[in-house]
Amino acid sequence: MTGARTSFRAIRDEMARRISERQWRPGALIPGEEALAREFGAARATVNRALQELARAGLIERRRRAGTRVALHPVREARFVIPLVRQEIEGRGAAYQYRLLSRREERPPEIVRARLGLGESVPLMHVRCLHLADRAPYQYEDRWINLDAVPAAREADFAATSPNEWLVANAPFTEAEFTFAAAAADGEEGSLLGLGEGSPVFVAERITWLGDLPITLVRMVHPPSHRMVTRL
Amino acid sequence: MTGARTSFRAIRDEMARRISERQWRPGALIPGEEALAREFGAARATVNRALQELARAGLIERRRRAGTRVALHPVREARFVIPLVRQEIEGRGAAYQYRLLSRREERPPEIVRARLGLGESVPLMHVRCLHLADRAPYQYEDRWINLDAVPAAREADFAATSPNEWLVANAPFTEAEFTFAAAAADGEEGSLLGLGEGSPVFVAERITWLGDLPITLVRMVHPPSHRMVTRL
DNA sequence: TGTGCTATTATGTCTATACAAAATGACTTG
DNA sequence: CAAGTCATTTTGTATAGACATAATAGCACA
Repeated sequence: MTGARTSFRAIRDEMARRISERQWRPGALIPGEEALAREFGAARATVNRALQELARAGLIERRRRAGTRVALHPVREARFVIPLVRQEIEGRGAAYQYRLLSRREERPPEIVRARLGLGESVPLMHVRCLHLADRAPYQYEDRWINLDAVPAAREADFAATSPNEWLVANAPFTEAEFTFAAAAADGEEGSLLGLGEGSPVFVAERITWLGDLPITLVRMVHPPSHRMVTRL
Repeated sequence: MTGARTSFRAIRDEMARRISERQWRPGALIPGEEALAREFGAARATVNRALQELARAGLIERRRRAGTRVALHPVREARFVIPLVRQEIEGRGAAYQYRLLSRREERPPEIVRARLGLGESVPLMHVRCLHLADRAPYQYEDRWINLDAVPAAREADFAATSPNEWLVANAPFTEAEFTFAAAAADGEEGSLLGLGEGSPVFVAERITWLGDLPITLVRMVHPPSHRMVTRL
């Protein structure tokens, strides 16, 4: 056997099977860790690890003293990876190109300040650029960078490296919020993406923080042919 | 201190801090588990747990014998929960209403068959319905159900229970694929959602399988005010 | 010179034991 | 009867020690 005195994986999978086959039904209490350890012939710690993974996946809910029960509405969650635009494009076998449109230290509109939770006096850098796949516009990027958090951005050469890549390499973050929505392209977005004004566009927004400190707010606009796909 | 002989959380956070503050730089090898355990005054198992969490989060990469290094491109992934429409609406404090528009056993268009990977002869149920939040259209749902996989759907009362909820309770799945995109509303979608034809709409599509067996394909159309938000 | 074996090393996992923390329910007390 | 207290139960986490496994580097040999 491969290492298997008994693997926590095997135990986890067996328990997942019991749940998916309704041997353990939604809402029901399942045996305690001790009992399971005895049943599987493993240490309690091993069973605990298996149970923790199932709990993290949302299949079960655990509470001290109350025990473990099968989740009533298996709160499933899907994951999607956060790619670099360039990798995303090259991953599709297309040629990547990048064009810097503008880059300026600038007073942000109120709404940007508000979303970043910053005061009036904080200096921000505004960068606009375009990512192309096989010479066709793929994504229009409109970004604000908090220069208090990332002062080095003043010296960054965004003509050579897209702010996306530069920030990944130079400004780590610990928190992020993503928003996805459909919108009508405004005139500028439309013409940059080769669409008419009012065309539907797919908009992804991302705000990142390092601890409490806001790093950057970016709005990424895609033509409607864009699809975000993910598997469970 | 709370329980802290030394918590794996504290160790994890301290190591995350070192990474985000570039004390440990991207690509660099960090000390081995033994050394860290000595440094933090903890058991190796505890350090191991902390490291495993960081690895799962994508901050570090670990390989046997080769050691642990800080990830070059922190390939992060975000998670989003898959809610029931009803919960989604009620969670916002709005009143949920549901309207069945049509429900028929029907020959699907070629594209539906293809996406589900089904042959010509497989019987499918086509259900169309509308979900409302505070009496305003919130989501138009257009669904195909594989009756070979879920024969009970023939008898389901979709006037009383939305297919969404009915399936969650009656048709478990193991695999799912999600697609998100922006599109222009066609005439029918537009009028159902109270929008003009050609308005931008946010479209989410989901296909689910139980093992290899396709269960259902659903297209969920939202007005452009809809936002899908998730945090890392 | 290259190829395959082998020792070494770092991570991966398991066990047994112990104590911590949360939640419950029974019990005590005003 | 209400409110607070405490014992009990179940999960949560830490520890030391052991063995497993992957990957590398170096050595031996053809």
